[in-house]
Amino acid sequence: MNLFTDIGVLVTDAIGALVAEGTLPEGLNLAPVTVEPPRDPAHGDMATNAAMVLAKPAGQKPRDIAEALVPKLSADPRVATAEVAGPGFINLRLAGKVWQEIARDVLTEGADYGRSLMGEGKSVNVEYVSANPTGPLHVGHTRGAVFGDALASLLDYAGYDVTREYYINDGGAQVDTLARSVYLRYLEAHGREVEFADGTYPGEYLIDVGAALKAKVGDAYVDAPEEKWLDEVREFATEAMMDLIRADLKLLGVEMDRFFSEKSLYGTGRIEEAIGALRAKDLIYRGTLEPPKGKTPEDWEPREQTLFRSTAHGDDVDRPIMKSDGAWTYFAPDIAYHWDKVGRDYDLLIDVFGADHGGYVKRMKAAVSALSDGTVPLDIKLCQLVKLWKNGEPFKMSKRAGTFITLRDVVEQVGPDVTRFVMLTRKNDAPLDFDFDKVLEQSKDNPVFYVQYAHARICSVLRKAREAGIDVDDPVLAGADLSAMTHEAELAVAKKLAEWPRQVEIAAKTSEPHRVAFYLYDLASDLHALWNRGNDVPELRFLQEDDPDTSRAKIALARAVSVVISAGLGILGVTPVEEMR
RNA sequence: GCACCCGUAGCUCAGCUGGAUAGAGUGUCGGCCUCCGAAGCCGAAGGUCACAGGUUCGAAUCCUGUCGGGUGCGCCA
Repeated sequence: MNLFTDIGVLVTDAIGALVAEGTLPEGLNLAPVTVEPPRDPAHGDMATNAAMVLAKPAGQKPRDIAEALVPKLSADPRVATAEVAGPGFINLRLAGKVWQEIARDVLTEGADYGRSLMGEGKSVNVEYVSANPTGPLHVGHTRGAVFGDALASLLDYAGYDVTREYYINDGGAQVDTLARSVYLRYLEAHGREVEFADGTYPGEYLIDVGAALKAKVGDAYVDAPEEKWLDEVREFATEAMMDLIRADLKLLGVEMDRFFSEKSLYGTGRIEEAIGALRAKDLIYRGTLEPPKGKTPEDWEPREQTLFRSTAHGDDVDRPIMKSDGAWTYFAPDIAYHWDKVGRDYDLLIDVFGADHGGYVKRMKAAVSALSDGTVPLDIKLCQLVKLWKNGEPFKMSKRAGTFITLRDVVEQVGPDVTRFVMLTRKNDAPLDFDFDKVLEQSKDNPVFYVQYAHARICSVLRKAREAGIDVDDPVLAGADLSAMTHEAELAVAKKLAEWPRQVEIAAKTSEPHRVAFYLYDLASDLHALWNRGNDVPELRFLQEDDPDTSRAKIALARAVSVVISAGLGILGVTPVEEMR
């Protein structure tokens, strides 16, 4: 149930009535008509722009249309007052009972209050993390993981059929490097002196992998030439890294539906098939690229390559798919991977990339557009970098210096809930400051604790009520007489609850889960404000001594808040707490 | 040079995909606990929405240009 869409229907019905009367012409486009909360609460509960957007097509003055609509709207029992304001807004004030019923709706529908049918069951594939299997996940991956996961949950809540997918880059040169690095650790496990040259991974996390390899194959590969061991070590090392990554993701509470291996595309004809599909559309050709203007690489020389005509689908230049030695570039398997996804008949594809991959957005979109003949939209969300702060100073990460902060470091220090919430307190395309000291601070400038605290306080009230012998189970509250809930401070909270389904839809429509985090903060703020009003005004306390009926009416509202907080945190992947410790 | 992202209060950031007098937090100043959890609340103060044009009933939001910051730019994935 979504009160805003309900009132939206009321408005369009009223317009329809005016059309039937001949006051307004037929065939008006009602799409631009909106019903939203006014910025200034003094203007009422809801405002519609109907009269203004219809003025031009109807050839009438906005205020005249508004005046005609007002009586139609006022006739509805939910509407207390309707008045024309400003350039032609119609401000609506709704009856107190409407807001009381919001609390009942929340209690009746539980975690499903706010769930939307907007997605109409359309299938969407969200690809995220997709880190190279060459080491543990670091902080940057953490943001992408949290964002992608929350986005997937959000879309699910908004009525989409969601698949969470991870693309394993196990087909390129970097896994050969991984294999060679593990081989060095393997030799080390046999007591050999080794040196990690440039282009190998010196990370200590490979020591165990080298030892495990020794345990598996003994000394079979010692002093053996690379071609004897490379394939098998690569396989072994990649498996080990994926185990590591899966464990990291689990620690963060991220669970993928599917892992897709890049390697599975090689030697199976699937890359050739995808490229063939493009070739059939005359989008593959041999050609020579111009050097980038203003910044010609020093070793630039004109070179004929096999190119994908991505400019035919909105890219700036055509892109090479094959190296001069005849091997595929990384882009070719990426095309094949997306070809596979297109073939799986999703209605929508979403890729979550790090901001450093911003340069690949256009070519990937071009590829999907070409492969699907424009039928499958690809939306690419970029996550900006995370700046780490420690002891009030920026913390520089460096692989060489060993000051390398992993996902595991973060989660083990601050916990998955705090990590996830903080990562979602910024828009995905804005840089994020992650301050180790601040995120652990338990005060209102830490939004995680602020929201959790509101939830815990409500749980506390419910405990107190039960101690006082008042039945406050959800079905009882949902059936309670709520007419004692009339104070404006209480109605303000109910109004905020009414916005939840609307915020879910906006967040889903824009693919911006951070909106959920901000909404929860606002809701918690209203709850805290109401709570403190109870200090001065005893009638506003949730628990009214010796008056179980009034208590239930007020506690119903509080409980409804905790239900929505819980549902919202669920989307973000954060566990609501019943007590602060 | 080109592409993408960003520019909003001293600082960190929201701003409902075009709505009315632009909002929070933090910092500064001043109030509130014999009271359901003060890990909280209330108030004051703080603005040329980078700049200049344009689109229209109406622009922080959309378009163009300029300035400033970030990220990328053919055999690395």
